[in-house]
Amino acid sequence: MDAVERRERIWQVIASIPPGKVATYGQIAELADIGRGARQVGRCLRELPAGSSLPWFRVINSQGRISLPQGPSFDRQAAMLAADGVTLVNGRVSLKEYQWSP
DNA sequence: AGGCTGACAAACT
DNA sequence: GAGTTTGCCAGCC
Repeated sequence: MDAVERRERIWQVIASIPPGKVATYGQIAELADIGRGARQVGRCLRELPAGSSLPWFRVINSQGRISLPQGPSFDRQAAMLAADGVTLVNGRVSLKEYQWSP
């Protein structure tokens, strides 16, 4: 599988995360059949245009935190999640309740 | 080719 | 819980 195909799979998986739910990088990597390629998911998101239709904000790290340095983009993600009904408690979401299970 | 980097993760202390 | 260390793997010099 080439780089393009991986990206497409990643997009596909992220696009299928239902509203009100979140998924971890590792989880996405696994569902996209990339195995331990969690970092590739991150690299992929890094390149997304600001107005992408992809629900990139539903992707968080294994600790349930936004894996982004404080900044405008961090704030956008937090806001989108909130709008999605996902509440951040101490900068952290409860994977227990909100993690997507396909 | 070889070394460095990182929107990660799991296992440690 | 908060830091560190270690394993990981595609991109980019």
